[in-house]
Amino acid sequence: MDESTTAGDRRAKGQKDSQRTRAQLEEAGARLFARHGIDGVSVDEIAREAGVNKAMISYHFGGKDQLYGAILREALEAARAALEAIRALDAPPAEKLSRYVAAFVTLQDGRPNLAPMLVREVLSGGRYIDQTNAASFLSIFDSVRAIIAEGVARGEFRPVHPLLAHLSLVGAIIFYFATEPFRNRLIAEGRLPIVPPTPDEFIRHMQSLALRGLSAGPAPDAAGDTP
Amino acid sequence: MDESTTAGDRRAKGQKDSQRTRAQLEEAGARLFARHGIDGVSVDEIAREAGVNKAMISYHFGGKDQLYGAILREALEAARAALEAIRALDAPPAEKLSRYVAAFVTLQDGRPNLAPMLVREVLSGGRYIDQTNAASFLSIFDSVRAIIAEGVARGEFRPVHPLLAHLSLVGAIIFYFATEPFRNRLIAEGRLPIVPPTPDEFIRHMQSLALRGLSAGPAPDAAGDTP
DNA sequence: GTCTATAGGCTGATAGAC
DNA sequence: GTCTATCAGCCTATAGAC
Repeated sequence: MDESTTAGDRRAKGQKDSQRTRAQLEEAGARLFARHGIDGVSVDEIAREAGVNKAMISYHFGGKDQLYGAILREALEAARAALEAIRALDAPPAEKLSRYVAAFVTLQDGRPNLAPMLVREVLSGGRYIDQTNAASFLSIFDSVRAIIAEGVARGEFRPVHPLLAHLSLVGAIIFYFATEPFRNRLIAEGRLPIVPPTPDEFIRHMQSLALRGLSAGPAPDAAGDTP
Repeated sequence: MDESTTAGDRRAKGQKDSQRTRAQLEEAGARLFARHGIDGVSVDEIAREAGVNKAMISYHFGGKDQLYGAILREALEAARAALEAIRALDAPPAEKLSRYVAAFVTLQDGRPNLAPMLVREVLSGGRYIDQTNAASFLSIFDSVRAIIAEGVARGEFRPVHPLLAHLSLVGAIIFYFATEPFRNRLIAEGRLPIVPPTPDEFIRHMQSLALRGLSAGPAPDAAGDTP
């Protein structure tokens, strides 16, 4: 066996060892934090999963909390950028809304750990939402609100509370992705006797739900006035 | 000071000390587990918050995990009962759906910790969803699915995947309640410059979103076919 | 930059007094 | 039933060798 080249072969070309170590810690950390929360993961687990010595967490990030903070900040920033791009599009509100919903799929494909981490953050009262990432976080909210406000102002959407519209759409989408692993487990175990929908089907469903639910016009004649 | 009656005065009438201790541990546990997750709370904190000695957790429940399990099981069972009652109503699907949505408010009023605990459970892949409570858990899902399937079969709802419809409605509702504390914090800090909606407003919003979004009939003419 | 060894604190559980 | 005292194990962080 040629042991002398093993370490070099494992390395991605053009990437320094330290960068590789950092990246592996971030990847393993994101996956574990999403699944178990920051309190449910030990630095030993992260290091083992990353294939790296645990002292590297303190060396490169300053500790477990700061590793978590770095992962969260970077993911939030990516989400902010993607969603603000949609908001800035020159298109009618209804199309922007559809694109906005679709953008979450792309985001989820690239960063499957963001949705669960965000949900955990919000559940914990935003323990790690501080000055450095509050702006990204609020911007996500602001992008939908702006689209909806524009649609309402143009008379294309019925007048809705922007926070309520935001919550019902983004809440459902984030919840869908955050709970995907558990759903798939139930389906695999045969306890949910149903054909698993693809993320794409879900997004189309959310798009039509949003457009039908928010568009101006008379409500369907049904029992909307339940006591 | 009349020390001889102090302990007796603190007791709820007709409730044994041991029942009181159990109830206080369950109350404090539910609140803390909802907020911080099972891994984010120590038995010392639970005992302190409950005003009870920490050895009582092992004595009455067998340990921290079993305290958590007992709290979760009991809350899930209450949710199951409330939602199955709606499902069994003799009413048109659209009205059942509205009542179903409204039932979550009642549930949330009585057990504000259920929604966050449920979300955390699902995020963790259902770590504590076992034989004893899986049935309650799945029944919650089954109740919506039955209502929607009935509406689709009657031609009152457009044909939708029952799981997608379930996720978009229940997901949004659970998410709304689970994130309420954080939202109120942001509003109180002035970082969300918006009038906080009441749970009632949210429910009315979800009812009309569900009815408009699911009812049979043509889609509004808008950009639903985004690439 | 990486690794080993270790310090020092906190965790959950329980034996035994009352 | 309740409380105090205590234990063994795990936790994060780091000093120091390489």
